[in-house]
Amino acid sequence: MKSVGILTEAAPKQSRKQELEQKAALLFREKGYAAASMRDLAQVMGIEAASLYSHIKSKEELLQNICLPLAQELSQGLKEILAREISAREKLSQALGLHLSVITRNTDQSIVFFQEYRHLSEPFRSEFLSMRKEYEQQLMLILRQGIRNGEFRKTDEKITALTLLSAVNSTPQWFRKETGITPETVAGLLTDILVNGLAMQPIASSSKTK
Amino acid sequence: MKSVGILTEAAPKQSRKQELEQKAALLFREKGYAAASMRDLAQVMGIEAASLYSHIKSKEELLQNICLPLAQELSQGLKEILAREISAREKLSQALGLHLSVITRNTDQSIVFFQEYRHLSEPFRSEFLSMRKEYEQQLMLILRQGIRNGEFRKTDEKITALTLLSAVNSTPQWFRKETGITPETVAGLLTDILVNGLAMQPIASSSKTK
DNA sequence: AATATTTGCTAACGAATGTTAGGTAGCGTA
DNA sequence: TACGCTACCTAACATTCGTTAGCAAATATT
Repeated sequence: MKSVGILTEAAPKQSRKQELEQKAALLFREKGYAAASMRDLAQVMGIEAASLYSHIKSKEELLQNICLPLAQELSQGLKEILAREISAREKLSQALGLHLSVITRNTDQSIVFFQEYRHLSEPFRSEFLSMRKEYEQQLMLILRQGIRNGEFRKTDEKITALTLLSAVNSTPQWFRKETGITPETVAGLLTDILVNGLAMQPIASSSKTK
Repeated sequence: MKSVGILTEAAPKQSRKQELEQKAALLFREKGYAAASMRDLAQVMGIEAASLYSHIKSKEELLQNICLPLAQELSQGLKEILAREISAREKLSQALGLHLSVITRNTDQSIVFFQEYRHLSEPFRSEFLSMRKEYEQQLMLILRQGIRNGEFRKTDEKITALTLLSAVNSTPQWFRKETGITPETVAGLLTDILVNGLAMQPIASSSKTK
């Protein structure tokens, strides 16, 4: 290892494997998990395909290591926000902000996470799906609370939650760190659009309840 | 052939091939294009894999026949709306309505269209991407017009357009025809959410310009 | 200096992939 | 009855796939 003094601890040992996972995320993002071959990945790494197995146990292990940490970070974050004693509007804002912060900091991983999870083998795939379902339902909970409060207009909670999610989940597709725009700016813009809408004014007040 | 009188023309010959393309769309949706094998497809059709080639030239021809008609229908529809002399708000509403109408009537095809286009081989893939770019830019045009008019609030047109698109493009993921909810209802709900926002009132009028 | 770990190699495996060749049974039309 | 077309079959092909075995060199640890 390199540049570790006394008390060699926790730090080293990764590096090469992490580089592999990062390159794998980019490759899976670009070609899709199924269409990306281990020989493709080896080429990106500058080694032979068989050599990859010095670092990993299988191709799917890569997918798991890309998806699962992201899933947990999102899941745990939302759970914490849900517990706070703040308005629904504030909860939604924080939830979208955190969500965007996580996925814009991990664009390649997020895209793989959203699009390739189905190639996880069986215990993991189901686990992933139930985590997602829980996540969606917690978001619906925030919406329901806001509607009951009178903070939000009366909408179909499920459709609204799914629409919000897919709107924010698409950001990794166009977000680039190099352009200078920060995750926080994106979060602000998107939250504003989704919460306040596009229209200049809500047209004819509240006559259209149905 | 069946039920063709004199002047046997253009009509027949499809049927089985159309069934194939429909089943292929469902299969590609569920497993992804790359992970769905011709043997999988054959099994769904109840025949042997080699027999598929009595109907098609290649696996990719299936993907093309799923993606391209959809792309053209969407593209042409938006172009027509763009030419009408109506308010930006009305244009946006009609654009989202048409878009949703097309994709909710073809849920399997739409999901394949959105997620698997990258597996098209080269002339087609680039063609697809430029059509999408044009589509996005036309949507931005509507937004820009609305912002200039004062119909819409001042937002980043590009981000807003992409966010709107991804919001509506996710509907095939949850939309089911059997539940009785119509594409028009969905269009109404989503347009309302996106245009008018979630909030009960636009909070503090127009002090926050930046 | 001896040892263990990391990182890579070549060669090869069995399985699965898309696809072609060549044939056949059934059916509608002439 | 003969013909042509549709829709399928079996057998097989070349290629690519993920992965394993066994080995070697460098690097880090003791």
